[in-house]
Amino acid sequence: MSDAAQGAAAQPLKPALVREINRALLAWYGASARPLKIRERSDPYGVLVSEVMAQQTQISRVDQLATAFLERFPTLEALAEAETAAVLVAWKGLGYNRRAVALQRAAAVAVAAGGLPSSVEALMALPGIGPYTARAVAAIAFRGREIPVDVNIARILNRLLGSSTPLSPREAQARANEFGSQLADGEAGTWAQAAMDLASTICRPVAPLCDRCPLHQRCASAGQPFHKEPRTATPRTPFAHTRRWLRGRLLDELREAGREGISIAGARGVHNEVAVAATISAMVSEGLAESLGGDRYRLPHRGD
DNA sequence: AAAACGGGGTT
DNA sequence: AACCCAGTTTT
Repeated sequence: MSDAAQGAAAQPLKPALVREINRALLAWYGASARPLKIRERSDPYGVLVSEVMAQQTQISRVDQLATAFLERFPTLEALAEAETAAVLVAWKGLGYNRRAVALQRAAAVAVAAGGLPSSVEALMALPGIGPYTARAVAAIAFRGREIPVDVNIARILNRLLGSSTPLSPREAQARANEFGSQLADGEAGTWAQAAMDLASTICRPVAPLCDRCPLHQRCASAGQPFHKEPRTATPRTPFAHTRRWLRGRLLDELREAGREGISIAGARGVHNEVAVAATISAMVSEGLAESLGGDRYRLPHRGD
């Protein structure tokens, strides 16, 4: 396969330049880190919980809700042994509820194996843990060397390197690891959190504050006129007409009902009984609910 | 490759 | 009212 056909891989940055960028970023972080409570924990379980919560979820909300969750389920074992119903109740407000089910299953698998694994590969084999979360846990909790690439770090890389087209996930991981390879042992997690703070406060998606950026002098995009791509307005169906709305509504009913469960008879908003039945059925297959027979359902419980 | 999956904060 | 978010799984 020729480079031309595949798209030539950009050449790596000089190690000396990489180290200089690392130094500037970590120095900035030392002075400007966001104060997040979740950073008070660096144990594998605590990191796992907050990183799963952080998937597609604003970190400020994770920071507010993670503490209560970790008090309710203080250890990997406690989470593994808990009623799934209790986990889903504690997950309220976080969305993407399948994450909660997957997280508990991951905990059960890990407990059976004697604890959370430390390698990216083994972490990724756990349910609900993909390329980002595996590297985040490995880097922050186990001194892993690979940089977890999320939307923030991808944006920093694209701007810093001046990519004409956005880096593919594979390319972005490779370029991120160039920085990881020039860090001292155990610093990859700090680097990632520094980059994410920079991306959040300075290298923002819109209106970046390049004049305050510690990487300004090394950035291919600094000073470039920034303008957001005009978004084509897509006609949106009313949210209450969507399946997501119905799922959220049913899950809230289930949370409220407790062990007794609910009857799914009747419509929910614009969704008729057939739609409700189909949706609750999907939720059962995803581990978000269980049947009590007839038209009654509840959150998943172990016993009667 | 594209769709599904939440819900709340920001602009 | 859009847009965005410390992504992953399923189709």
